[in-house]
Amino acid sequence: MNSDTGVNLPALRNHNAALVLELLRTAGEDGASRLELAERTGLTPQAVSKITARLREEGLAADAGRRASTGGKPRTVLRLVPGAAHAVGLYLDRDELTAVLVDLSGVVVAANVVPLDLGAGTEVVMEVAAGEVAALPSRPLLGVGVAMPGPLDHAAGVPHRVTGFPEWDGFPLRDALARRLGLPVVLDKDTNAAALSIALSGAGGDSFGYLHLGTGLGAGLVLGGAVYRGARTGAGEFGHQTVQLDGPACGCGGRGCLEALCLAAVARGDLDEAARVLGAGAANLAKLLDIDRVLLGGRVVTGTAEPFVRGVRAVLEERARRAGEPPVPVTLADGSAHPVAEGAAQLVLAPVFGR
Amino acid sequence: MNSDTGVNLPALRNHNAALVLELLRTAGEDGASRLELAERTGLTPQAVSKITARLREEGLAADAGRRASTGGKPRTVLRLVPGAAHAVGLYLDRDELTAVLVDLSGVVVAANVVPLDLGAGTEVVMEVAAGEVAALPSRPLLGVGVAMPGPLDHAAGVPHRVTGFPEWDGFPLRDALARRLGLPVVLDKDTNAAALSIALSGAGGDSFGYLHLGTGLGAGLVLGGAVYRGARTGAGEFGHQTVQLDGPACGCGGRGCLEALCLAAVARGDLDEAARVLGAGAANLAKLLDIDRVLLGGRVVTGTAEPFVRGVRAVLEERARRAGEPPVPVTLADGSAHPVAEGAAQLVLAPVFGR
DNA sequence: CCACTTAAGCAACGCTGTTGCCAAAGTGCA
DNA sequence: TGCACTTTGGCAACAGCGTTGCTTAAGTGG
Repeated sequence: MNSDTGVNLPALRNHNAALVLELLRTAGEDGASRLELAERTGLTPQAVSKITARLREEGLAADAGRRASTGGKPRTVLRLVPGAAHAVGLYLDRDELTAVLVDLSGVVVAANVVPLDLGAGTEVVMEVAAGEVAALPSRPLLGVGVAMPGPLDHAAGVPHRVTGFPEWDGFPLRDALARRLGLPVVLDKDTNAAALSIALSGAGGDSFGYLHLGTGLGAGLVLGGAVYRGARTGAGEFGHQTVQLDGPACGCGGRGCLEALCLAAVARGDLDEAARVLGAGAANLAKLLDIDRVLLGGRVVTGTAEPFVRGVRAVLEERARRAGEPPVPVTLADGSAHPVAEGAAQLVLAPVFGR
Repeated sequence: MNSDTGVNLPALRNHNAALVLELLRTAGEDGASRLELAERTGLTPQAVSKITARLREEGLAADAGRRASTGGKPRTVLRLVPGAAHAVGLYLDRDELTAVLVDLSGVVVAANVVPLDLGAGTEVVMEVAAGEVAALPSRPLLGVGVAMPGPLDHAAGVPHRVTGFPEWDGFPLRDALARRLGLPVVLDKDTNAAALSIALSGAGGDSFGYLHLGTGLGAGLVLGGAVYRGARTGAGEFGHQTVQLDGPACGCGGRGCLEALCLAAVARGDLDEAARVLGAGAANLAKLLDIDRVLLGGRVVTGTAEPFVRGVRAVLEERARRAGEPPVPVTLADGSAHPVAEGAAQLVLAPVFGR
């Protein structure tokens, strides 16, 4: 619930309903009983009964069997109805477009990947994007989430200068696509979309950093359960941190940037050194933000994951370990086939669950 | 408002009352009219009237004159009553103890600094601390905030291994002092307390990093208006980030740590180099978190501020500037005489204002 | 002096979660 | 098989929240 605005009864109702939906989403196939929901929300069982009755009336939740009795009336299990709503996620990458249709539970119902030249002009790309949305089966839709390489302004829905594609700088993508489709549209960075997807899957814990090593090196941060975007929605510029004062020059104008050192090692074929450098950046991140976990992704990492996971893990165990506590876990972010596009769709679904 | 718990009517009432109090606090001497409060909270004027009536009944707010008429009945101005409540802030530093008594508006009513040996044993220090609280004039107190050098567990109220003073590791400071005083006690790191003090003063904007250069180099982070502490309340370990791969060894076991390089330059008397190194770390921070501002403090900086502010500012202008936007401002954190102790007291006051 | 404007409170209201109570639906022992 | 007991969950009444509709208070300006 927004912390700097007043709250009235409809807002309160929405908040509690979203909270219950989120618990049902997390429970997944197992479902949850009214009393479990009451315990976890801190609300009274009667309040939960009223809320779940409304959710059932709206078709968002449904009965799903009963638990074993513990000596009395058995608990009735409730489950989210995944098909109650859908959202579309688009990933506009430099050379291809991925479109996925996702149901309320986050499961991909349909997916399509087509070649795309991000430099072909904004109008052409918008045309292709709108066509891909129209080609997906299910209706009605809650909205469309769009993920792109950063930097961009999430709040305004406007891309900044995408490296190599200056024509996108300042183009009002969100509003243009929303007008064309007649649907709500949300724009975010590819790394944030991937991080959101991980956050909702529960794989990252409450706070984590998702490090994406592809054409460049970026990060998506999830702090306290929510994607952290920063004051001007530009957070996550992880690749251009200085890890080698007066080191080799980087394309960004700086020296000793993590991205330059890491990608140079990859180009040399020295993956161990690339992982060691990446690990230094990950350790800086873990120490500054005290996160639960580090996740690795992106084309370079998924190609040959083992040396990266092993190398980063080693640095974190040595450098970011707090006395008496286990080291910060490092794992591969490999939960889904289209992590960025799915995360884009989740940008639309997340508010339904209060996230 | 906590985002993962249910909200009932009393919680809603508290939230809105805290919101109004926070606006009155921010308004300070100028006060605010009911309609201004309504506009800023999004609540109806009638709701604000009811809330302010309750606050006036409790003695937390009071009338304070009227605005000039704009053609009709002039607006009645409301103001926070600073003397309605007080809190104590304690700063347990390595060699001295600072105790301050602050009123609701954050103004220091009384202050006292006494020598202290943090290594004299937990019981002795607790005795001194309790004595200092008892010696302060005003009653009743909302509680006592305690700030110490980190690392520590804010949630549990237990210090970890303070460098040089192992006897504090695991000592249940918060509960021990709370029992002795019969008052609520909150424990936090000195850097977090200073950052909170800055946040409440409004000097840092919504998101900022406070960099503290004293015996060591630490940071207090304020993200989205709130102190960010991380999953295990260990966030802000800024000094041991790697900025020089394979650089000189640091006491922490790593190499090329920001703190080691920076303090070494200070020891050499090369303040420009110290500022340049510190600036590199600040730029890493600003890029990763997209903060509004960087603030500098701590004994070393306040001693000779100019080269540090100038040097860090130069690096940020060159390295952390986003296209088409002004650089991240760098300023000295010099708002108050006892920033850490005042922030410690604010740890107690902040919840009253919903922060 | 009076029409008009703006602020703020009173009263009634709708809706929230809570409380008190009761029916439903199991278990387990006699 | 019957009955006491446990546990779940809905019904009804309720207190209290912000909202709505309206009235009163307190100014300005012609």
